[in-house]
Amino acid sequence: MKDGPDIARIASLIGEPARANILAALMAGRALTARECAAEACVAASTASAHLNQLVEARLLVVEVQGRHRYYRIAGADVAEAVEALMGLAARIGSTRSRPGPRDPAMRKARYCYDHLAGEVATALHAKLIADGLLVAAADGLAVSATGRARFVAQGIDLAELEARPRPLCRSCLDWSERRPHLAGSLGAAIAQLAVKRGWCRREAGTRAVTFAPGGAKALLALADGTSAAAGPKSARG
Amino acid sequence: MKDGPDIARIASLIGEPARANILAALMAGRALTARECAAEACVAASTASAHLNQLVEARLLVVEVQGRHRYYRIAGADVAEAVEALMGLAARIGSTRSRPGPRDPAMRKARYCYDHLAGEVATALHAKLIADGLLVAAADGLAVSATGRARFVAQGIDLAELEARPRPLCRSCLDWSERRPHLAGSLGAAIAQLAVKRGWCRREAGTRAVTFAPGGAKALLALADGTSAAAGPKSARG
DNA sequence: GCGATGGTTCGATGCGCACCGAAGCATTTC
DNA sequence: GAAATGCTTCGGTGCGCATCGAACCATCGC
Repeated sequence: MKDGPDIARIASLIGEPARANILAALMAGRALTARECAAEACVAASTASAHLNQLVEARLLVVEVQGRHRYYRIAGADVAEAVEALMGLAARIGSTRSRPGPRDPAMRKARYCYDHLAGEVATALHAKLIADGLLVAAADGLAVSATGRARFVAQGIDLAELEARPRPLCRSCLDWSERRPHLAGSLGAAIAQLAVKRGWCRREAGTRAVTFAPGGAKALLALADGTSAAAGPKSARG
Repeated sequence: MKDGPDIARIASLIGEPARANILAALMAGRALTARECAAEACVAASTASAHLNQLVEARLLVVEVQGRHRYYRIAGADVAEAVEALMGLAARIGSTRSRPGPRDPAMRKARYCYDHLAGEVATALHAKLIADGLLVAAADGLAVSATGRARFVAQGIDLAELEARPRPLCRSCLDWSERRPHLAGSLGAAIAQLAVKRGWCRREAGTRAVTFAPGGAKALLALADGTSAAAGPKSARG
């Protein structure tokens, strides 16, 4: 008796090294061209093309054509969740790279997980949002309290607009490096955007790792207790 | 730049059909002999032996030798989590079996997910435990409230003993069929055992699907509001 | 319009690995 | 002790699929 959905196909698609590298690179949440994907996978353009076709056909990736450029990105949060779960498992059983890259500590500190923040800073924020009563348990996992609602709106996050979309507002995403949840969902994504917009942190090219400005992590955490100024340390209103 | 743990190896192990079938069968939380694993995978004993060795070496499975029998089981909750995440993704993108088995509705209703309950009944319980204040949000995801503590203890669940172990007490596990969380962790496992012990539900051979006795689901849900009698519908105190 | 660039398709190649039956080892049963 | 049973190891086989360069198509820039 073979119970449940057939995981073999999905896992075998993810389990090929070139495709795994493409997916990992796309976990930064940005779209990459076919050429960039080929570089991430260290294969010829023709090989990447075949791999990308498979991933698109399997609905793990979506492609957007702009002239002669094709931009690929992860199809949705559920794909990211599965990849993150596999990363957690791989990290725990020791399937790490033979030679840890220089950015591993940076990845653990803070990184993009698809479209929201992950790592030490993000899990600390998640914990604080709960401890300070902005997020509460709900049937779907987590919900924003009235206190939280006021706080997020005051920071310029349009909750009503987020809620109007089919995507869940709050979702716990088990962090592979911290082994506890960070905040995903549309709210998690909005907070990540806010942090970048405020200049608390910035993204770097070619990696998921995120760099926090001096005082940036503190400012992000201050979201929870309401001491976060609407203007960031650099008054980056643009 | 190749960021994060290397998921290719894990995924490729899971992505081979025979191994995927073995893992799926073991998600019922029971140990299977090598012979039984071979039957689940529909391969020769020698082929299964090679596959099982790979899974054990990769620490996805553990094996216990009893005389001439070798019992294999899933190595831990993190493996189950990754498999469940892949199942969720596979279910959503349509990689279901060509011919849905007769037990698919039963699987959706209630099934074992490793060592705790999943499906409609389990997610309803999770929601009710939260709505009734027995579970609350915490930094690690979920925690038992004082009210919940008293309730579970009254039902014979030794929380102190569970907490003395390294395994998390409460963990949200995103249910592949319901798309919202059911309760995992050592508490989730204890509740599953309680339900079986009380005769509210029973496990069936050869499948993860769980069958609830008449009134059994209601009794399980009544855990949350304290109307669940210490004796089940069949006074199954054994 | 031409050359450069991005990307796809095609065809040939070769490697990896799942497969099986046979043989062998270990344990159990009578 | 012999036969049955569970399981592993071995060796040969063949299929699947990732790979690349060449050819081709589409778009962009001058």
